[in-house]
Amino acid sequence: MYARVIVDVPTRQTNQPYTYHIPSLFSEALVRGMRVVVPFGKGNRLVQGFVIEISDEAEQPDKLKDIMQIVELEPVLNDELLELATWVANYNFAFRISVLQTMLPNVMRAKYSKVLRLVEPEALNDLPEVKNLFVDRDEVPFDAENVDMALVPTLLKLQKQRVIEIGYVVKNRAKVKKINALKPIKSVEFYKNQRSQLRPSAVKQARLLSYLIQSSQLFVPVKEVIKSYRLDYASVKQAESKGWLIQKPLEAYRIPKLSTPVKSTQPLALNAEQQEAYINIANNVSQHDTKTFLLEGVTGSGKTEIYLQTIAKALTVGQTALMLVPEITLTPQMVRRVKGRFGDDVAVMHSGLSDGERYDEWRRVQRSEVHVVVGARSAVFAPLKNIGLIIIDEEHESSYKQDENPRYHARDVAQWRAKYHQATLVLGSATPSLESRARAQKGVYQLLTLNHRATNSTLPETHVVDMREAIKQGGDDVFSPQLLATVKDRLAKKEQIVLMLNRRGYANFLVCRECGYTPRCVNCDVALTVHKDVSRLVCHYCGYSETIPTKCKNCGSIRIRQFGTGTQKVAEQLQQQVPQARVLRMDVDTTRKKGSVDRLLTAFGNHEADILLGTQMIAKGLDFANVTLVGVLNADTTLSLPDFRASERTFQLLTQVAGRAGRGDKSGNVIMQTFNPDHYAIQLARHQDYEAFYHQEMALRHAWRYSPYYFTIQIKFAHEKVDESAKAAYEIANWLKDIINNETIMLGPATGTIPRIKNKYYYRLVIKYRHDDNLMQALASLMQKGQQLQKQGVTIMIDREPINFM
DNA sequence: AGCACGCCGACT
DNA sequence: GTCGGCGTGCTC
Repeated sequence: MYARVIVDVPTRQTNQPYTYHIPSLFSEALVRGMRVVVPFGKGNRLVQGFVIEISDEAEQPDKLKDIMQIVELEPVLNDELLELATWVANYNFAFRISVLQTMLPNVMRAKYSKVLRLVEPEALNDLPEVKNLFVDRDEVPFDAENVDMALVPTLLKLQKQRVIEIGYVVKNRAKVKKINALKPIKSVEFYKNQRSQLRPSAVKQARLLSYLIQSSQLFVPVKEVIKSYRLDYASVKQAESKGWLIQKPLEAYRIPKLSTPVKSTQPLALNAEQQEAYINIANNVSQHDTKTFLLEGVTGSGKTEIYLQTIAKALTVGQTALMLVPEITLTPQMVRRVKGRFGDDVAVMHSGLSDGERYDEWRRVQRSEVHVVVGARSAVFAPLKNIGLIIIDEEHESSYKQDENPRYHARDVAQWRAKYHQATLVLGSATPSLESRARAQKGVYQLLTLNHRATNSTLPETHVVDMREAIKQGGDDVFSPQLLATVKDRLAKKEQIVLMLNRRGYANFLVCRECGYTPRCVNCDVALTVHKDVSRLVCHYCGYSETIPTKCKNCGSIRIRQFGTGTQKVAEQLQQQVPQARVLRMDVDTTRKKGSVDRLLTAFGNHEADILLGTQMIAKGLDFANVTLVGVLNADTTLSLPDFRASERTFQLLTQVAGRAGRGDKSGNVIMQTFNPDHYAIQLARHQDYEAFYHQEMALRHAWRYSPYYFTIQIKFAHEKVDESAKAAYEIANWLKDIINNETIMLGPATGTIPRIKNKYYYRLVIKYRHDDNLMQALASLMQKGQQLQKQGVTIMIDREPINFM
């Protein structure tokens, strides 16, 4: 028997299955979807691989190597996911191994290391340095920590002489958590008898016996028994040695917990609009029909309740449901709502979990122990079987597109899985992406709209403040007099305020007031960002950092000052302007620790603070009835991004954040400060007029031949030398020029928006096309081995429907 | 990726 | 005449 294996070597040349012989020892156990360890390459180093197929024939059977080990007894990927992996890899021009890895929790990724083994100890007598490595052991880890790298040539020589050998170790980091459990093994009579004979002072033994008498005869965690019967480990251990009970380690799940317990909830009554949307989706779920709905509902229109009730519908017809939420750590409120409705039947999957928690949640899904999965982007690969419903909340969010390899879009993957399972796909948003909205317009998706807020609260009244005027009137560049006055008014009324600082495309950097010099990263062509908390200048692209200089490096002037505004600085200013206000800051710095988002939001919900000041992350999903004012300090910074979606992003962000106001009984206000008060994205966000924005933006996209009228592909080239990178870009561009059809448009080659990142120079090519099979084939061939167009050393990255144009 | 082979310049 | 520099090519 032979197995086709995708090996863990992510390169173009190895992006194909390799055939291995299955030793008879494994032939019974091995099935497709399992992970194995195989020897690979001349040195027979060991790598992990995925078995994608098993067959009884092979081309040159006598030349094949043996599979060394099976990693686990159960396959980790089923047929659906194996098929999906192939599709995702091809569709996104990614390596198959990278996609297979993405489908599994991080801990299941193999770690590789090497060891030195001593074969002939006597031969080392003249080589004390080498001999010293092996003091009373014959195997040492072969890495920089244990072995002086100057010894490497000697060691390689010794390897050739077979005095030592180099071994390969494949480590599996996935650990199953075990907890001790106990079970009675004697009769009730026996225990009663024992209890009657106890010394009166043996209270713990007596309590333990009472437990054993009424026990369910099953294994129960020792910790629980100790807690509820006020025992200690010593008493349990003693009982075990007396033969009263047995102990055994039991597999336990690490289930992520929220900061406060989840309250169970019942379905809410739906209003007429919600009911209409619910019936459409629910009927489709019962019919097992592949169909996509676009649920377009203004902020606060009760989309979540529809999600929950349609999930319940899927469960009642015996199917499972998958719900995707953008960057779920940012919305513990959402997790709370889903867990509140479906309790333990929910698995949560997102980056905020520990490795162990993520692994365990994955296993609960894999073993079909839960029927509902809520998670961020990568949860779209959750091993749910029999899916009836997939929901993508805030479908327009760019975080659904992975910005590194494999560059898949969760929406595309969801579409594929919905088709496979004949499931219903629901895309929900207050501000759908133009792509989805256009498909709904064409009838590819069914459009369901919610025009009213569920609680009958009205949409907030919105004002746009022209910062140019505000500054003329004596305001500073952070707070206009209008905003400050309204903040003070709300504080007086004991109402709460959300302030958003739009940080995208905007950072705090140093500028010399004398000569204009700005400290830049030594590896990348970007200005360094000031991080006051660690008193350093940090590069946001590569992580390089240096101390904050007191003098300008260029002219020596001491007038080197910070430019731009961070939440820290705004918080300080806020404290000066309104000292009575209690301010909560929410940004990457204050939310780095696990569970801190949940804690911050819970505190704000309990009115432990008056003002929530944060970055983009506060725009989504927050639902606080007492918030009556939302201020956007700089509405327009996202407009200046070098991206054709800049207006769309700005509109969506502003509409979302404005929706945080007036969700309770009290009406809300929104104040947007901007230097571009007349821009259509700002004006239309002010009126929460999605339809008008859609039509205006579509006209522009049509004129400029961008998505959704044209598809986009970006090819990036990176090399340490500018010339090499440029040369590769021009060669590929010339090659493609003759292949693509005449409707296809190629832009560039041009340098990246940031020409140098991590000491690599970037060139890029943007291709806009409608239908172009030749182009697709050409790009696919770039992924194949033997494609001679690329110079070695030049990294080529193909990005389908790129989100970031960098 | 990572390993070996092979072809050239600098040394015992 | 050999050692080791790194460019090139292959891995079932």
